[in-house]
Amino acid sequence: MARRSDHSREEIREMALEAAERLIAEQGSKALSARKVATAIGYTVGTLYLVFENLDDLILQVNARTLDRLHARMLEELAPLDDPMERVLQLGHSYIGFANDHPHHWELVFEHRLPPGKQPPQWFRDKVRRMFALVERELKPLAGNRDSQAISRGAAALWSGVHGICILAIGGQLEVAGVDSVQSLTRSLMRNYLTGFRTNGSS
Amino acid sequence: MARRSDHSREEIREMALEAAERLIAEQGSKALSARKVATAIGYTVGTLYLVFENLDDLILQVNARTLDRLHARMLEELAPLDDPMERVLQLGHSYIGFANDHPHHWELVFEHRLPPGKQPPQWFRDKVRRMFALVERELKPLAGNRDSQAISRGAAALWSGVHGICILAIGGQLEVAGVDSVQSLTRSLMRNYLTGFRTNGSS
DNA sequence: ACCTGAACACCGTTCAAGT
DNA sequence: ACCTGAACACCGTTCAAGT
Repeated sequence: MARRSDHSREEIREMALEAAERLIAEQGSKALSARKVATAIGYTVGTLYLVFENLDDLILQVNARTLDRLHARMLEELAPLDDPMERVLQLGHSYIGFANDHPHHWELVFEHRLPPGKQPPQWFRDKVRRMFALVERELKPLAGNRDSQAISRGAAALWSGVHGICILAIGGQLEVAGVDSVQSLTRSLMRNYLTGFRTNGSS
Repeated sequence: MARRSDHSREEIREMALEAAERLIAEQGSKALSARKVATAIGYTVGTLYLVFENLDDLILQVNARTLDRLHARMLEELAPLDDPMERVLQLGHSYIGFANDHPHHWELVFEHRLPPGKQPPQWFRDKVRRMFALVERELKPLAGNRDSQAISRGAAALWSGVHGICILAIGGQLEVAGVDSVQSLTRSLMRNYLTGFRTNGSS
């Protein structure tokens, strides 16, 4: 058992988040519990409540780290590309790729619900917004003379579409639909949408 | 307390499902528990296990009823329309409308996860497939000379897109994105996608 | 000051025992 | 035969008590 002052609050926080991430990655979010996390880092469950407000708070912190990693991956895989269309398509592929590589973490970000009436804190909402802004930015060069509201809507539509594919794919509901490959579906969704976006707008 | 043979197995089943639906509708799926359902129908928790395999099974039955209602609503709202494009768009609006009217029930259908490795039973997958087939059928008149695989893919893309909008809207992540109205986003997604679908394909 | 350990009010699931 | 009630192994959260 850990004695007092073995670790700083910050160290305990980091240890707890890593333990939680391991549990989630290996067994899914249903296997996550305050008691398991505490045991995994050699502390009592009470100690977690000195560092986190409650379990929802801990999950929010885990989700923030997941969003950071997702954002970093999107930026990274975008970097080598020049063609505007290719760049937008790559955003979708990166998103799907991440969801596929880390399904449990990805699920938790979008399926975790705070108690009714509670909203995620602003710093968390900003991380979501940042990802959305990335789509908007890459969509702009394809948008011709469409105004910024149209671009926002286009980005939201694209993101929703890719997101929906991820969800249904993870839930196994797309095999039901007889679809061969998730990536080809993503490509089809984005390309067709963008064709319509450009056709119905700029000319 | 209920005495034995007060109700048939079928009656208990129906009472339990209704009680569960009420709990979910009013307080969300997190408030659902076997004990609460049992108490609500005047039986002991053990009794539920004579009628349902376990809590996952009870949830599956609730979800099946939700899918039936969603499907019925889509058919109903489709009936008065003639124009093929309007019909496809209506499917999206019905889907969003249902999710908006019954957010907790709708969420449970797509967020409930069976234990790792377990798949939903065939009869449940068929209910999902049936909804997908509806989209396929309505897409066909717009598909020109595209083959059935392209139509399947188109239906999957459309459904994914609308589904993603629902998820993000329910999670409150679309306000973050600065989108005015969910319905207009849906319309934009579907119209632009369909424009691309027809442009890139039939001609 | 830091952490524990026990308590409280819940869970899902099982099954011997009662009627 | 049908249902109960208690048990088991878990939960999240709190907080007096120990070091």
